[in-house]
Amino acid sequence: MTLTNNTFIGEYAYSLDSKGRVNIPAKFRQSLSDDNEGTFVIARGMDACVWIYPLIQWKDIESNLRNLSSLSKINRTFVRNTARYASPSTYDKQGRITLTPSLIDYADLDKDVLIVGMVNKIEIWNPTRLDETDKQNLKIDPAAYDELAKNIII
Amino acid sequence: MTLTNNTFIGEYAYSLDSKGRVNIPAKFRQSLSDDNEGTFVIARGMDACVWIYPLIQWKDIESNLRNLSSLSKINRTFVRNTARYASPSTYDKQGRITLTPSLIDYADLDKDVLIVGMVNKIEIWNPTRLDETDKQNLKIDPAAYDELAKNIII
DNA sequence: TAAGATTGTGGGTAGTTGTGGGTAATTTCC
DNA sequence: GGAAATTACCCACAACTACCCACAATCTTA
Repeated sequence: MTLTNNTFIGEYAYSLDSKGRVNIPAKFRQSLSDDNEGTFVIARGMDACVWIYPLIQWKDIESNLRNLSSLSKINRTFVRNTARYASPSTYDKQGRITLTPSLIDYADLDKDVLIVGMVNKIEIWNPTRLDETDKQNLKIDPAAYDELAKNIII
Repeated sequence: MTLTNNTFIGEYAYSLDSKGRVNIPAKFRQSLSDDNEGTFVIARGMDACVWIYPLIQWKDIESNLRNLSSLSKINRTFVRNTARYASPSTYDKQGRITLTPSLIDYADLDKDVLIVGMVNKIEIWNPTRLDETDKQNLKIDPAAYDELAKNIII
């Protein structure tokens, strides 16, 4: 395993079993640093998918949320929408984590799922939904790509 | 557990029984540090819900309130509204706390309640009220939301 | 190429958790 | 001061979750 710790790339076709468990690809588990204690935090993605963060990555997000005063309505809404659908999940001896029914429903997951490495997090998709999303994204304004190019060298 | 102490995330559909008791989700109880002695402080939320703080978190708030000069009318009102409806509640052997009738009435709670982790505190909602609040919040200025998101990488 | 190790998938079981209700102790009110 | 109402504590059950074991397919290595 030559990549940086807690870094995930690649795509895997796995399955979700009747108890709501998905296997985390072995390569991803190996990339997870020890201080995560084999734990991820699963959450709603911004697209129709599930996001999976390494625990320590989530703790960063969490400490940012903690510093937002609840006197402001925007802050309350933001914290609620972020925290509400998130939950920690430690993988079992077989390397699987359990998804909540709420997230399975949100991402419209069926038996066959697609696991996608997103560098600092992992996404779980219904393959059909990902295809659809891909097609829509082809319509992205080229100007937006130019804007992006300012921020990243590729 | 694996998450930081006194940190609450996730959403749970529980029920309020005829005696005004709600279960605190096991994960939340496990997250509560020992110096809280199994005690929460329940209070009026700023939205139509009940707020539940770990005791030591509430003590922080108390000391902040203490530093607000009563010369200012806003301060007096704020301190009064905050302190007035707050009361400590220790959970029983089954992990339940008892809500006051006044708070149940304020949050319009029925048998089915939604328990939401808000990182440093817990919210208890009537599911219908939360839906309504969610819909209203869609009208939030997107620019303000983007501003927030700039400071938090998710 | 064959044997061994690793990885993905399925299912069974024991312990934990949520919920309802009963009884004793405490408080409130006449 | 005594009765009624309320609160706190205890027990029991059903549903669920986490943990364990087993097997098959794939990859690695000699």
